[in-house]
Amino acid sequence: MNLKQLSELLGLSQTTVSRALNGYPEVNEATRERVLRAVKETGYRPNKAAQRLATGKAGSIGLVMPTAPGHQSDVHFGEFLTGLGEEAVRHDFHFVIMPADPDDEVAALRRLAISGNVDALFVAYMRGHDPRLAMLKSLSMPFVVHGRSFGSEPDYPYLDIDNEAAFYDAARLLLQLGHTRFALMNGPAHLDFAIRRRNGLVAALNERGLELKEDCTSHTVMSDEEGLIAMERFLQLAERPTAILCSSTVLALGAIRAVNQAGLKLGEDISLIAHDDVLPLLKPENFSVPLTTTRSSLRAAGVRIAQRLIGTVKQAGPFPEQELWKTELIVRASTGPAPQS
Amino acid sequence: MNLKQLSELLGLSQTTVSRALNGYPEVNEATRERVLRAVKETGYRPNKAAQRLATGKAGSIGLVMPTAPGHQSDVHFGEFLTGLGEEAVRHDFHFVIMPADPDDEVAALRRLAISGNVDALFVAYMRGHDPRLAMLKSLSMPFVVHGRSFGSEPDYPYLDIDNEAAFYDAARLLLQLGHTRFALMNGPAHLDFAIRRRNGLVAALNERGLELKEDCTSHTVMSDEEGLIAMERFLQLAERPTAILCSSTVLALGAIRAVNQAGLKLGEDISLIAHDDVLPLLKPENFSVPLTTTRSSLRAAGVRIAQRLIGTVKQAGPFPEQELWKTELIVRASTGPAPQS
DNA sequence: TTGCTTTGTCAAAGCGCTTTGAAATTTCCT
DNA sequence: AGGAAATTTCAAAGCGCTTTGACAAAGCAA
Repeated sequence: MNLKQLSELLGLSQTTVSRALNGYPEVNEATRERVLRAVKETGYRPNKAAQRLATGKAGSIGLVMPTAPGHQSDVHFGEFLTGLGEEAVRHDFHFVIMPADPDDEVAALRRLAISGNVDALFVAYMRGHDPRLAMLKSLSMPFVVHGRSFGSEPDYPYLDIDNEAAFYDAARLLLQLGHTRFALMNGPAHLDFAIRRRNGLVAALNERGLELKEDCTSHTVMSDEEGLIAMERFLQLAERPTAILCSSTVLALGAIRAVNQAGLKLGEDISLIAHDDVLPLLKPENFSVPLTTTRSSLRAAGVRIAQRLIGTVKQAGPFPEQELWKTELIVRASTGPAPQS
Repeated sequence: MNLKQLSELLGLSQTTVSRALNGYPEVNEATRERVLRAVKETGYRPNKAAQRLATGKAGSIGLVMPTAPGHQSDVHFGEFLTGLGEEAVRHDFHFVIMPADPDDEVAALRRLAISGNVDALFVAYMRGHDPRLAMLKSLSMPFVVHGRSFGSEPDYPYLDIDNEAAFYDAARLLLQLGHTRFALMNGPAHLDFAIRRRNGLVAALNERGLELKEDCTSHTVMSDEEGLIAMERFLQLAERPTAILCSSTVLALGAIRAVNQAGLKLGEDISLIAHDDVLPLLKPENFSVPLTTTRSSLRAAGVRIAQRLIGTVKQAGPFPEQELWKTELIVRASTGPAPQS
């Protein structure tokens, strides 16, 4: 059933039917009623591809999903997507997800943009100096990035959390508890958030005349395995760190396994603060020793970004172009005074 | 840059350029070279919506993502999606994800199908008697379901794991270890896999003249919280079960927390077997007491389903219409002889 | 040379929708 | 009743692509 058939059935022109459906004023209410009834009876739905071709609007948000045979699936991605979805469903928007090799992200994003399949783009996993930014700006398609990038004016629409402040505050807490030997268990070194978190920690340390040692820093994919490995390495150091900052509860999961295996007590021998993206599976309060965290909901960020994106597409703006969310520092049992030794 | 502009630039007709691009034989090799070079220089990409309109093919797989404000994000969904993506990227396919309220799944699926945005559909979270099946069959669009449904001939394309055998075998193992008091911690009661797993367990028990008691059965969403709650309830029973079958490692996570809190020892006081979807975050060997599991990779299922779906769309078939994967029963430390009491 | 096939190219139709500009109809005022 | 204004409907163009059927050009045999 297409528009032509429907209009023939009704004895109206395609124009009138189309207008009746799209809420244009220049159509008799009685006629509109009739059309709407016919639509309900026949189950007619406009072909989206045709609609897209004619209007240029698709009702969809595009995003690139990093993937590869060896590439481990990322809970953070799923959680964020849930947030996007929660908002999208309210506006009858959908997503076009283009899976792409992480090395191919710029090209994949361009393909997606000029495919004509999407109205707006969402970009995550921002790098320190992200090559996608220049491309996005040149594209004349609405977009929002999650995170930020160094190296250019922040004149693009983003939503980010204040990573620097989060880790600065976390470090301050540990300093106040008397810790002096710090370690950082971070995400991949090229990612923007990792750089900022590191900066936050370093700033807090420097204020006290302390330094973050190279061998007390790990930059890895945020899996529990990597957390375990990194922590095992830290624990073997001559000057064992007593205060750990951890970029994800996922890393913390592995790290804590290592602490337990070494027969050490979390919150006594080792204090740990992790960043909590509020993953339903990894509630910090459910850890055997509840985790002190810096918290910011990834899902909430997804909802907000979808709001902005959809709002822009529907011209319902204006939305603030830049948003920087503060994180909460929530103290639980995984932090305690530095051990005397 | 569109086809018209490109062809004018080359002094060729749109026909020839289109044919050159799509590998048709009736175009001079020299001309094709020239076209390809121009494409590279101009960065021309065909508009997908137009392509879709003209060919009826979109190069995309549609799926419905269940979501709602209260709805907890599901790691299983993300893991499966990663599998789909891994295969899709090889064929330059993408996904159209329609978020929808779980109550609205039939309608959402229909909207997606007739939107003209997708070539094939994927459907998961099969119910015991799934209303979507009839609709899918009437749709004349390729689809594959993950799981199965009762109530009709299995004459539709599916990929499922042998849930019944998995839990039958798991129960047999526990029976051999002398257990007689069983409990089942299952997924939502209306879902097909939950029904089959229960059947498997019940069958094994019945062979020994045992029964699965009502108060030793829990059907819930598969979150760790629900696992905790269910296990707490089991532990308070007068006739405490000693053998637990658990439909997901996520549920097991909460269940084990409850066991620990009760001061009981996993693998001694309580034996537990969980179904393992091979989630990177919840490796059974990383549990404090490594988990005995029935294993089948969700991601691998995603890859396989994408293969079949894309193969069908590209007419590269024939693919087997029905696949039933066996699970592996892997014994670790969470199972042991029934305690003497 | 003529006639026939093969090769390379093109103009035009069509996919299903929206939107423009004009035509037909009704309503209102004098 | 006559004419202007407002309302309702329509035919046709266009979005960017593929594909059909036709047409030159070239190759070959007789």
